[in-house]
Amino acid sequence: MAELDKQYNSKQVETKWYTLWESKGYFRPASDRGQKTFGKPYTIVIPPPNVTGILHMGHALNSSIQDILVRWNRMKGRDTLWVPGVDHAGIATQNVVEKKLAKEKKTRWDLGREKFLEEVWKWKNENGSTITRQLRRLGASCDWTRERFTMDEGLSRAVREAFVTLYERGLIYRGHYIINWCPRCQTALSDEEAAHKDVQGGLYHIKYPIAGKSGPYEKMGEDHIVVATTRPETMLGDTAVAVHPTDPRYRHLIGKKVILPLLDREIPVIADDFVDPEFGTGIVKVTPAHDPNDFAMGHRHKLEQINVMTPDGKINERGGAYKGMDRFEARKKILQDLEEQGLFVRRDSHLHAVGHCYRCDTVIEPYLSKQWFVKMQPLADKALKAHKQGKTVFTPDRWTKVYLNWLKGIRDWCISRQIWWGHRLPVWYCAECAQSQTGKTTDQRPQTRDQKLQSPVSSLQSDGAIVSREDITQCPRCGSKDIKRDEDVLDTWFSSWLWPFSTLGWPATEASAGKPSKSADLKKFYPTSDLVTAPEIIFFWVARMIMAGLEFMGDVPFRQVHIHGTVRAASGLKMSKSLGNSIDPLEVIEEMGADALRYSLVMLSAQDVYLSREKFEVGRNFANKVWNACRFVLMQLEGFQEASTDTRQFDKIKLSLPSRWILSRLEEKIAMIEKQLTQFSLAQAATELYHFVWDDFCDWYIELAKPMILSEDQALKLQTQKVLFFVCERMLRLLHPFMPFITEEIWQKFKAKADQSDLRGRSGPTSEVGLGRCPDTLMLASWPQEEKKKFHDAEAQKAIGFLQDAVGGIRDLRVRFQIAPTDKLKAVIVCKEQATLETVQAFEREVKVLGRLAELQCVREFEKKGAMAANSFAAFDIFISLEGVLDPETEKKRLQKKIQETEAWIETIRKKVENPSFAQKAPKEVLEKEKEKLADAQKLLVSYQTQRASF
RNA sequence: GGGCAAUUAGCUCAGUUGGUUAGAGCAUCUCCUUUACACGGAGAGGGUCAGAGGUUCGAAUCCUCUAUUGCCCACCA
Repeated sequence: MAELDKQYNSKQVETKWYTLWESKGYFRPASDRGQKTFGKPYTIVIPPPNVTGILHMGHALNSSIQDILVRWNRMKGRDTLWVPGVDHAGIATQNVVEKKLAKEKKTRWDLGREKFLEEVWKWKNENGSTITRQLRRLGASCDWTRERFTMDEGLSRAVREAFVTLYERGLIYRGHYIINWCPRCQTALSDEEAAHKDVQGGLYHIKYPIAGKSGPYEKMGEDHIVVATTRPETMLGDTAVAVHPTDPRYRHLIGKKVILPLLDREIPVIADDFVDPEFGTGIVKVTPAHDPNDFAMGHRHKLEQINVMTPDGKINERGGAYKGMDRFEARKKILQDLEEQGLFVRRDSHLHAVGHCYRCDTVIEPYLSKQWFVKMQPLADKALKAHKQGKTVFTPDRWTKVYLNWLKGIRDWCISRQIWWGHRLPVWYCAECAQSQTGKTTDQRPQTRDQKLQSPVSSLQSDGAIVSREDITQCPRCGSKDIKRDEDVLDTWFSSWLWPFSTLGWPATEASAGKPSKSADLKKFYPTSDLVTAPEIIFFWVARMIMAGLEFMGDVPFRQVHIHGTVRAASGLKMSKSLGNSIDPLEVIEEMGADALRYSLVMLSAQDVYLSREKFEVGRNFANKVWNACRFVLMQLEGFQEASTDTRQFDKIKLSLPSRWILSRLEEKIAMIEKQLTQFSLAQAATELYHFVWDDFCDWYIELAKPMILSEDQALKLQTQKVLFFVCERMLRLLHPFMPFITEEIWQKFKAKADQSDLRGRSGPTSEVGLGRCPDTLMLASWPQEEKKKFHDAEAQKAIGFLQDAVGGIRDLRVRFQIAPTDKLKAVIVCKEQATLETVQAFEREVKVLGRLAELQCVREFEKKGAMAANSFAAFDIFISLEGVLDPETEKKRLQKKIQETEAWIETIRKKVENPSFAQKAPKEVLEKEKEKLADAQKLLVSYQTQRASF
């Protein structure tokens, strides 16, 4: 058999195995391959990354976690499906292509809609698969045969089906409201797409003259009021000023008029409860077209709405002299003009939250425009009910509250976008119908989007809107061919929220059939099992998916939502390309391997992950350790013909103590890891494995196995080989979900060994996964099961505990007295009890090897002679000869310190044990433990005292 | 303004439902090129578990308050 290289070549191994896994269809569900499965199907859908995106650390963490869960469940024999895909990211993708055009000094308008979309598709086809290629590098075992894109045919049909259905149910309406507008992207945004950031801005105090007191402003004296605003440019659209109805300072002004400066318009002073007399001057300027509060106030007082801005954030013709200026330019000029006219009072520094476009970071403008909305309350109610029934569980649990709070404060969802890349609204307008209906429509639109003011909405018919599952060329009502399709497209999340079922083939029938039926995949895999995602996406996506699942499928889309931490740079900031603090996962993969990346990330993922490059060394070092440990084991198996993972083989053999011990430890770890994976504690599971491999297996078992392998006792040699093979093989299975590549590479060598003999008789319910014999790939090997405590061995654990103490004691003495490792020592172990002596004698040889001793005596009684140093434990003392090295004074001091420590310790325990309440209330085991501890401490104290006395 | 999280060794973090003398990795120091691994081995030093109260036989762990940091949400101009 070819020996493994000393160095692990991750790059070569990763490509080799990924290609093979994919080409053999191992990523597909077992049922697709006609194989037997166990338990319920297990399904995950990937949170679809942005098609413009590249893999960043957040994705890497997210995908690693999902892959661990998927591979674990696949090994357990469940019918496992992981559906991958990307979303079309309307605004982001359009921005990318527009930027490209800008380099050629062109805009999308120059190309026109159709040509432009061709460009976007071209871009998508050329660049859109970057991220999925990168996911492959990571080792993600997605079923690529089921890969989906939100703009592909099936998903587009789902979007249209969803839109029309909601419209028919009266849950979609069109209306004129204040929405979040990005002047750069020139589109409406949903509330979630407006990211609020605290900005240190100004609160500007401005005089508005009271009408009727005409004359030059300079002579106004007290004949004015002062309003405070953060956005002075919007004053061009003011149609009132408001005060609180009971404010004694201004009550007399209510009903009077003031003059809007700069434009010289008369506007009324109104009274409204909304105004907070404590804030600013207690007077608010009211701009219904540019502020959501003012919009609501405007409705209450039937005020005119004056929109003073163009879609690209410039002042329009209603802004008089300021027409054509950019909004911020206009702000400056207005303040300047006001100052010149003596109407500017002062600027207070003011910290306030300002909305920014989450795609381009431009300051958002609250803007009055006609948009389409989803009425969310009925959807949220269903989600709240489903939560009460415990249909979806969040881990960690605290996110449940975040989710519920959002649902409870739900607001209608603005879904129309004034861009081109996306699903165009399936809405047509008939010119003739619109005309004939003029004046006789009953407009049931809510007065504002404010929750409390919403009336039950039915669909809006007033402008002759026709909503259709199929494209139409003439009006179904009047037959007119004078119809026009709505220019807008839908919010990208309007397709993402259907993701869990649209990717599984919903709607299965042609959309025209009206009642979508379930596809085979949908029947088998919906609802899915787990959703793994980052917290920032709960509102955008998770909550909406739950609502959509309930609305369209009648059931939640997933049973569990696992929220993992956010990946941040070491500085604490979010990692992002624009900040230049990101670490490219691909670079880490190149440098250290995908396994190293995955393992490091998962180990750190117990909470938010703060990354720096060095942190990946943990994973790299561990991968190297695994590699070399297995390399060693394989080297010991030369000529070995009895490789088997059949646990029954150990029944007939009298195993050595170290072998019993490692099997017992393995058993414990299997149980523990099972528990932790079930609880989503992946970081803990990874840490457990890390310590099992490194501490138990490498540092102790391999070292203990060396002398046994070299032993002349052929039976001992053989059983040690068996145990090495067995433990190592199981270890690889346990590690596989975390580090798939390296484990597969090594495991194949083990398999080659096992094929020569038998790898058949595995036990446990999942043992037949694969082929009923050794499967071709570790991916499909069975997941190790705790075997009814078969290997649990308290005696061996205790014995090896003694051994570790003894060896540790000797090593400590060597270092403390600077004895070269090559100096062979003589040591004596003095046991305090006969039973201990027998245990210690059983591993005399091992202690000699590991402690590099020339001679070892194990005795009950021992008289110290000459200069000897000792290390004491509760069960035994170890002495070594130190002629000419030992300084009695130093040693006495050390012992004195130890005695003091031990006495203090004993005192603490005694207090505890002798406390009657403790004896009464503490559980028996704890009491026993404490008593044992006390006895041990006392033994130790005696040892120290005896030693000190001997000097 | 509301909510959530974090605060444990020089640094980065574990610490399961309260129960050994609070752990790991990195860094530091000492020793070791011992035939799996120097991406290694052996050992050592280093912590009043943010602070103050409280519950308890017993608190890093549960409760209250305070401080600092971070995140999310929010229509007071």
